[in-house]
Amino acid sequence: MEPTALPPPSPPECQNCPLRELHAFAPVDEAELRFIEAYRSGMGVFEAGQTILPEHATGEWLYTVYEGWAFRFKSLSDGRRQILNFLLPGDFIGLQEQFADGASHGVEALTPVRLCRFPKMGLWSLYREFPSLGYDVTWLAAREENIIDETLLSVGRRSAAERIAMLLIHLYRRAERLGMHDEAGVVFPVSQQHIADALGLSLVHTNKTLRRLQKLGLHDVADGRLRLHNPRALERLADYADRPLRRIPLI
Amino acid sequence: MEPTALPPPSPPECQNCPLRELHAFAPVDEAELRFIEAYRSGMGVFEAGQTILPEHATGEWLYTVYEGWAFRFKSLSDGRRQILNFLLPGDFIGLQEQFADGASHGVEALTPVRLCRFPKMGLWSLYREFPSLGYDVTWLAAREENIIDETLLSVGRRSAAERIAMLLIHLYRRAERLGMHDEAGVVFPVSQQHIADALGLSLVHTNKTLRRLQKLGLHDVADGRLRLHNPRALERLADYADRPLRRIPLI
DNA sequence: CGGCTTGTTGAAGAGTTTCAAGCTTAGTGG
DNA sequence: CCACTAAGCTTGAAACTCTTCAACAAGCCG
Repeated sequence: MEPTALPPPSPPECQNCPLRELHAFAPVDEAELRFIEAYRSGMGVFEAGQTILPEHATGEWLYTVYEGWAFRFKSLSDGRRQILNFLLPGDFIGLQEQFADGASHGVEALTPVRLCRFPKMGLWSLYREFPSLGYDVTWLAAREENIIDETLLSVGRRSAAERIAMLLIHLYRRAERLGMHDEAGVVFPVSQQHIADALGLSLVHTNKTLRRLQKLGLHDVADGRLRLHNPRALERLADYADRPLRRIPLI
Repeated sequence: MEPTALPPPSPPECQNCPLRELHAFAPVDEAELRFIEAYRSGMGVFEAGQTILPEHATGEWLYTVYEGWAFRFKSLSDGRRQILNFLLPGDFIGLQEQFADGASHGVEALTPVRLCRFPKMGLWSLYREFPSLGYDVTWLAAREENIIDETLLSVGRRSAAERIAMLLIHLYRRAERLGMHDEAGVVFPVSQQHIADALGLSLVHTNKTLRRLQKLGLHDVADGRLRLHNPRALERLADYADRPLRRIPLI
């Protein structure tokens, strides 16, 4: 645990934000960056498993994931839970709730997570003073909706094996794009229970299907890493089309 | 087909838009209304069953549903189809696609549909000149995502009967709020095949489940109308919580 | 009338869930 | 250092929900 091995404890200025150096994110101009810097109100820090946003309460903050993994979820009163999507660095948290009629979903940390925090109250002034950033917020909302659309297609129409293939490719690509990979594959802190909850499957069936794909040599999960040994076969199975990706706005 | 029985063929001015008289929609100020009026570029008219937005092409228009029902969908290359959500008057079409990496979903008319048309190109100037309208667009996007979140919970975790109960209540409330009802119930132009496609079920099982709920006296579909005979029981079955609804922005 | 779409029903089969148990690993405290 | 615990993963078997196949009925339109 040498402190130097950790990312900077709290990036003092958005100008120096290491996320912005990633090609995945679209550049912003000076003035926008200064506004974001001023809008930001410190950081939030959460342990793995902690609740970032309770499912049935409305908070006063919006967040951007700075580091770590989290997920959004909804559940039924008898405890059945559905993971809606996974949140990685750069993802914005709280938008749906901001505009929802009452509470809408919960957010939970999957790993230790650090977040840049923004007061909900300031969102309107963001639109007013920097319409371009308002445009970006909409962009982020639409991007997330696209991801959920794809998941809904999976859960509604794909078989268990197809769903799992889809999820593995999807998360692999997202993590890879953020530079969260090395020779051993991409970082993958997702348990089988989480996969089951995200895909509308039971834990047992998820395990068996995952095992089957692994034995077929398609992929491999070990030590919190995911490796795709045969991405083509996975893509074919999932009916997945790799598209050139635009750079994502980062608030 | 007497012309007088139809709503005005094309509302000449947004100021006189009958939709705006509904309590469901939030009021806008004079200047905003004038901007919307100027931004609007005529109407689109589609027959039932026609494609409003092809699944694999990007158009140049955004739309607001003025009259009729439509739905968004995605499909797999072997033809399996998932309906993502239903579109009713006031719903905005094209946002996800505007920000998607390539094509994302298709939109099809369920009934004869009329749409107010807006050029995609002008969206940015909407944000720049009327940030409040930009804010409203984000609102609409977030609202739609909330609806899809709920559907994902349904398809992932609810049983067939629970899903159907959920969908019936949801669509009933939406249509009712838009004044699309009378003594015989709300307008309901959705076939069993559509219900099946929206809920990730087979047509046969949808039919049998629908029939079962009907025989239990929970609801009734006849002549393109939906009636809820026992809304409470349906709500209990679906684990649905009725919430006070905010007024929706209308672009 | 014939053809098409939508709804209806029975029966067989498949995919997935549930139940139950054991295994591995990492952590904890005696 | 080792017993103990907790969390995650693994596996077999039985049960069930839902799908598929197949056929027919009802309504609508040319």
